[in-house]
Amino acid sequence: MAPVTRPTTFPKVVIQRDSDSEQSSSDDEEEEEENGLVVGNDNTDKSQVGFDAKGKGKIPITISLKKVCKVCKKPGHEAGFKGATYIDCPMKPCFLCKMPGHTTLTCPHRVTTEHGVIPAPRRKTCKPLDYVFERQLRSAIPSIKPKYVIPNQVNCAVIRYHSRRITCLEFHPTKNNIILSGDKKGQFGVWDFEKVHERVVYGNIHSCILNNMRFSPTNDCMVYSASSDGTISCTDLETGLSSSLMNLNPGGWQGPSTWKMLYGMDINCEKGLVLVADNFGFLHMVDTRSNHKSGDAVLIHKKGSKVVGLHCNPIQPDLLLSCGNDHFARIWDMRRMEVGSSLYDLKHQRVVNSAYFSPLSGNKIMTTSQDNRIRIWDSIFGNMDSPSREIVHSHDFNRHLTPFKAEWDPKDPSESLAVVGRYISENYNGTALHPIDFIDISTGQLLAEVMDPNITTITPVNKLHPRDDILASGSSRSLFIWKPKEKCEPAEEKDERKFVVCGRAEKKRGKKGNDSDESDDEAFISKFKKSKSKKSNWKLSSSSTKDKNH
DNA sequence: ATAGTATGTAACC
DNA sequence: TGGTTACCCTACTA
Repeated sequence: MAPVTRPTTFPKVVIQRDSDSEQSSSDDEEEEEENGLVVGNDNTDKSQVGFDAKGKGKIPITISLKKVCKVCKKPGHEAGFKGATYIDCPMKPCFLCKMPGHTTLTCPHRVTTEHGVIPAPRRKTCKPLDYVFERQLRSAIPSIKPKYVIPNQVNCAVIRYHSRRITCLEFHPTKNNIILSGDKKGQFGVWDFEKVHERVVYGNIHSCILNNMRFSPTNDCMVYSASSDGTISCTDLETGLSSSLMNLNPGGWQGPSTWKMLYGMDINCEKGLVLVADNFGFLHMVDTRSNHKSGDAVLIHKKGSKVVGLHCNPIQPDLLLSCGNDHFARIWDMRRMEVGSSLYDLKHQRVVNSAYFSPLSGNKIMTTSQDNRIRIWDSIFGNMDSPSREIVHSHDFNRHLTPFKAEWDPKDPSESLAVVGRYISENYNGTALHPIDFIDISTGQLLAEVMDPNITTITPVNKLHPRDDILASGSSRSLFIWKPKEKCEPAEEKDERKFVVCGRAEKKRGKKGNDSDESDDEAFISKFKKSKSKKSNWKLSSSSTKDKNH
């Protein structure tokens, strides 16, 4: 592979050919040189173009015609989609499990039927409290696992309901068809998914990311919401009136170092408190009766770090769980909230997107971390030094996506079913789709991968209905309601009330922002309608062969 | 069709 | 410690 050198005096240009790929005949050479000189071509190595570091010396300008990997910039391989299958850069650690030496396609956590399980050694370190807790709860947990019902077909789709990506979803505590949705812009939607044209959007409650919503436990018309605008609002769903409970930025924008954003939020019913946490590591409390601040803010995570999740234990009102960007989830006793007084600190390798007590007994904890692992702690009074189980699962952080959160099924009496969206795609009949995974967290087994050929976007926001076999998903700007296939009505009959378009992203200045200009959205919908009722949109991981292009 | 971009975190100095 | 920058499977819009 002799470099071809051009006879120039200053600076020298060296063309390196790609010896690995097809041998080009001399006829193509002129053309190839021109192509190679397009600096900025993604697959062209730019690293050697230019002068030396100080900009003085005359080093040769070397333009490589070798195809280089866009990830590691080395020749000999290329990362990216080959059709609907993504080929990883072999020089990087596995994109799924983050271990070196293999890529996603050959990752042992991908091929295994028990989806990426690392069972931790069983420990029996029962403290007296543990025995008491176990005995109180054991009777409520059936020994035979129920058959899981997986909502696996899109029954209602609310297309482009939001103009920005969806950040949170919340089912109504008593009205079965009502769901709330929040988006990155701060818009707050209330809709009936059996009558999707009947909807309400509140655009004035928050001015930026709506991070969390909770219904009032005492009045299911009232909803609390926490936003990156630094406020908590309380909205009456019947009147649409909203009041602000807290504003952490009363002085307005003074720059990013002082702007406070509210992320994690939960309600402690027994104490009548709204708990909310900010991006500087602090917990704030508001008394729901007086709507006034209760006590001082408490530093519960590393100073200056975002606290993204708060969860009150469903059984023991004094227990609070928090998680955040300092790589910890922490358990607190509400009676003693002080710096450093946490009962347990659950260490993770990366940012913890969510930490939830199990919904019925409150005795387990499930966390979702950006190290691509779902962690389970089986007993909150057991050994908290390490999780009882780690499940490798692709839910990487991406600045353009709402962070993934694994969610419990609130109606599963065995507290072992979880739902979580998947980042990496699967080649599904030639289309790259990102399924929504149902995982048995007691075994780590992947129970179902739910997908629809029309939903090609990643679905990081998922919630299971508290009473019905329904899954709600937020994928980019779209909302989807899934039901078990056998419970879905024939698709054609009711198509008209299943698709809603509104809230198109506003145009750039100088152009009209017009909701009637919805051609892209309508194309999406008609595609969806046409393909309805054609084929089953899901598969059981254990029974069907995977369409992986190995 | 394709280039541009919004954007959060962590690694780096 | 703070400021700068790289960044791998995005989802759009112009």
